[in-house]
Amino acid sequence: MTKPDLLIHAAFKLFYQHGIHAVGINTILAETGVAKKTLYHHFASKEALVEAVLIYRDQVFMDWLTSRMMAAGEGKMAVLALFDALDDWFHDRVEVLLPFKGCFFVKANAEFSDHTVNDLCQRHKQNITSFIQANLVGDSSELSAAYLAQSISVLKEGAIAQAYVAGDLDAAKRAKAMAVALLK
Amino acid sequence: MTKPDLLIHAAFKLFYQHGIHAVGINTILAETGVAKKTLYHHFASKEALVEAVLIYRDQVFMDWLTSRMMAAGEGKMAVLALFDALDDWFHDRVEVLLPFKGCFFVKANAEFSDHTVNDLCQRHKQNITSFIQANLVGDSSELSAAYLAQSISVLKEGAIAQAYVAGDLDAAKRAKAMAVALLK
DNA sequence: TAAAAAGTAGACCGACTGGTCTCCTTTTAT
DNA sequence: ATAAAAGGAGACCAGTCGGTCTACTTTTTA
Repeated sequence: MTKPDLLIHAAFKLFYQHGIHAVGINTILAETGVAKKTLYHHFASKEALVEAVLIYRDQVFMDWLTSRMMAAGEGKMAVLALFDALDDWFHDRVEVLLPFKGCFFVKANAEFSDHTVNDLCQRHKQNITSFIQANLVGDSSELSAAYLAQSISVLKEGAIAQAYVAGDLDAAKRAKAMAVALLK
Repeated sequence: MTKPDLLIHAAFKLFYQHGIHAVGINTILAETGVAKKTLYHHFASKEALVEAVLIYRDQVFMDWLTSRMMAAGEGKMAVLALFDALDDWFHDRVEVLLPFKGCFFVKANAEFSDHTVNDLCQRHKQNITSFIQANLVGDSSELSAAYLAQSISVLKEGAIAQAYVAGDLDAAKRAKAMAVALLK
C-alpha cells in the first residue's frame, strides 16, 4: 500500500471513531509509523487529508452499496435491498465499512460550517439519492421517482441515525417495512 | 440573566453552529464578556459546560416539542403534529430553537466516543421516543406502541438529517406522509 | 454597615496543535 | 550506475488550548 493510501486508511479509522478535530496529525503519524515530512509531501495540510479521507469513504461506501443493490435485482427490489445492506452494516457484518459508528459524512458535516467538507458531505448524500432514484424511474407509481427517492433517503438516514445515536440496531428492519409500504 | 445561563446560551449558539471542539473557551468568553475566572467559578471544566449545554438544549427542545404535540390533540394527532413542528423548525419559524443547523445531539455525539456526552445524547433520543410511545399506547393497532414509536423516531431522525446534510428542507413533509401510512 | 460572595482583567502556565526544516537513508527509474 | 524522488527521525516554531492565579471591584446579604 502506498504511503498516501496508508495515511488515508488510518486517518479514516481514527476520524470515524473519535471525530476529526479530536484526532491530531501526530496521532495518525504514530499509528502509521509514517514520518511527518512524508505526510506533508503528499498532503498540503490536515484539511487536504480530511478531504481525501471523505473522497475515499465516499468511494468505498458507494461501491459497497451499489454492488449490494444491483445484486438484488432491479427497481424496487434493489431499493429494498438497501435496507438489508444497512442491517448488515449496523450489525458489523460488513468488513470493508469497519465497525459501525454511524454515518461518517453526517459526523464530518457536524464538525464544520461553510466549508469544503460540507459540500463533499452534501454531494455524497445527493449521489446516493440519485442512485436510488435511478432505480425507481419507470416503475409504475403515481408518485414521481424523485419524490420516492427522497422519501427512501429519509428512511435511510433515519435508520442510520437511530441505530447509532439511540443504539437501536434493528432500525433498518423498521425502515424497510415503511419502504415496502411506500413503494407498494 | 445569571452568568451561568448567559454562558450556556452563548456556548450553545457557538457549539451548535461550529461544533464543540472547534469553539474554544476564550471565544465563549469574548462573546459574552464574562471573565474567565467567573466561568471556572461556575463550571469545573469545559466538559462540564458542554454537559450543561446539552441538558439545557434537551429541556428547550423537549418543552417545545411536547407543547406543540399536546396542542394538536391526543394519540395519533399529536404524533403527526410532530412532523408539522419539524417542518416549522427546518424553515426557521421557531425562534426558541435558533436557526436550524441539524440536531445538536447528533452533532455532539459525533465529536465524542465512550463519553458522558454520548450518554446524554442517547438519553435525549430515548426521552423523545418514550414520549411518542406514550401518545400511541391504547390506540387500536396490530403493531405495538413501542414498535410504532421507534418507527416514528426513524422518520423523525431521517427528516432532520436529510434536511440538514442534504439541504432537503421539505423532508418533514415526506416523513409525515409516511407516518400517516404507518399509523393508519 | 460590614462581611461574604460574585465578578473583572488579564498575566501566566504547561501541554499540545498544525506545520516547517535539516540531515540522512532508501527506493525507484533511466 | 547515477540521479532523482520518496521516506525517516525528530528538532523546532508560533499559535492556541484549557485552566490557574493574583489583585482589585462590584454586588449581595444579613
